[in-house]
Amino acid sequence: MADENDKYYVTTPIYYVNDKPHIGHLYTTIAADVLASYHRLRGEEVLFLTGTDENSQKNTEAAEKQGYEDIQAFLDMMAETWKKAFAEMKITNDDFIRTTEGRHRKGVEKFWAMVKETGDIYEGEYVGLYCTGCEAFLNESDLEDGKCVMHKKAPQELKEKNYFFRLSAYRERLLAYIDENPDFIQPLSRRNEVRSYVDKFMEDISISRDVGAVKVGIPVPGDDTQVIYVWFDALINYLTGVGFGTDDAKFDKWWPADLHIVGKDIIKFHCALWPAMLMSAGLPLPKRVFAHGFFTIDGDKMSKSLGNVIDPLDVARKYGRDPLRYFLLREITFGEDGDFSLKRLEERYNGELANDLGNLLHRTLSMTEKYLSGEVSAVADGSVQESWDRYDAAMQSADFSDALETVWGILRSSNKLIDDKKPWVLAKEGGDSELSEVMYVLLERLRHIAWMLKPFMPGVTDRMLEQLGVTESDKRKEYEDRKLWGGMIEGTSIAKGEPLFPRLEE
RNA sequence: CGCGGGGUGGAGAAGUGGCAUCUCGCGAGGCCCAUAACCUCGAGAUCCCGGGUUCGAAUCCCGGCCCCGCAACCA
Repeated sequence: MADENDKYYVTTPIYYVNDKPHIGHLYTTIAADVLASYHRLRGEEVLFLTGTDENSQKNTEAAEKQGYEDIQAFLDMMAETWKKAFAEMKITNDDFIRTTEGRHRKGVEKFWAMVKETGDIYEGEYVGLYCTGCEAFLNESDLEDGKCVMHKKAPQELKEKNYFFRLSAYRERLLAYIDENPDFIQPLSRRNEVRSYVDKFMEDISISRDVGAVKVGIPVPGDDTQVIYVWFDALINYLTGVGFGTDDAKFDKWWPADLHIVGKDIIKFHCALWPAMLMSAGLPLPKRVFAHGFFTIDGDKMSKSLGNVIDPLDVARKYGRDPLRYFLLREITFGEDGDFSLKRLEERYNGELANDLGNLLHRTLSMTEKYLSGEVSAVADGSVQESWDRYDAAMQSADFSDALETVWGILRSSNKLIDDKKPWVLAKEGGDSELSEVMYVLLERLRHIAWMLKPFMPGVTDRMLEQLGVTESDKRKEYEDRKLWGGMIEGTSIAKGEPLFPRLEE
């Protein structure tokens, strides 16, 4: 039985496959990837799950628009597109769940039965206003001039037999849970938002649809005329992705999830409906839900009509995968809204990656070659413990900006150190011992920097470690040991290579 | 009273009770190891406005003003 702290289960939302992934989808996925990598480096056993939400009318509409007779063929094709995109971005998800898979369906059926057993599913006639944009029935408060305020579109009046989930029965328990677990919903502003929703607006919801109306979906067990509502179905992926309904041992090992990363738009589903569903089924709740913000593109909202939707693969091909990953997490405070612009990306690339980081590595290695025959000198005093403490704290709370700021603090002070000590003068004037001390400190700091940046820029940091001549034994070390000062070993040959980040010119 | 984000030096941001911070840009200087990279100093902010709480407010409270996102695509 593994210690609780030795496992880390992180998820992204599952994505609709009505189109290929855009930069926003990658943003979410990259954030999860960075955390997954970080926890793997710590030596924890990690399960990073992502996937696709396929039982949705939106997908059906997209299939029809593209002339697909066979919806499943369309879904298969699109799911493949998503997998390929993630693979090209070197996303390290351990599994990829599709809600049209058998394992998911089995788990959903089991889950439905558990909730039904509790008595939280009841049959009713729904007469309501359904907005296809929201994929949800609307309340009076969602309407303005008879139209959905979100989608500015008149909802359809639907009258049908539906199954309902007794969501309102969980109001008090949800409020208590939110109050007793201050870290459950992050950032704080979202927690307040959800709390207010649960307290004032949350009502029972319909969790099935007439089978004729939607064409896709998992049939309600025991009632072929109804299929399970897409959200009720989709949320369960977090369980079925770790074996719920198909592999009990696996499920017991991984659930509850340590973290669900979601966009701010779906926070209510994840922080109200989902925990209530789990309470009803008698399952533990996820430990944390973190909602990130949205970003505009050059100040405008992302939209196809404006033609500013960015294909992350294009950006990655032009600037590199790692710089894109770095930029997304450095530029925008995680949890806040932000803006994405290629101009800013180029500025950060040149200013931070090429000048601060790349050039520091390069000049340090050059001096090591020039003054010390390309070999690491004897261990000299130094410490980066405080930086590690701050870095770890930031990573644990998904504060990527602060983690990176910490690293850049070391970079700047190292560039400064070179200027203060002037190794080229020491070399000329025979200050050998001081020279080797300075050079050791620089190389060793760079080793730490490489390890800190590893989750963010996995490819480039490998090259960095290689150039530094970091040994295999360092790579095999336990996380805590790797953080200790003195990992660079005297006499090791460095292997200066081409600059990591060639400057972007004009 | 539909929901949410925001207003901090020229630009972009951080900071949520205690000396207003960082990056870019600008000006001056230094260095010559390095990717025309690096370092230092400087100029530049009524922290949107008006009240209030407090020994102390960018930060908390009340009241305003303004900007942005929320049709479809859409994290």
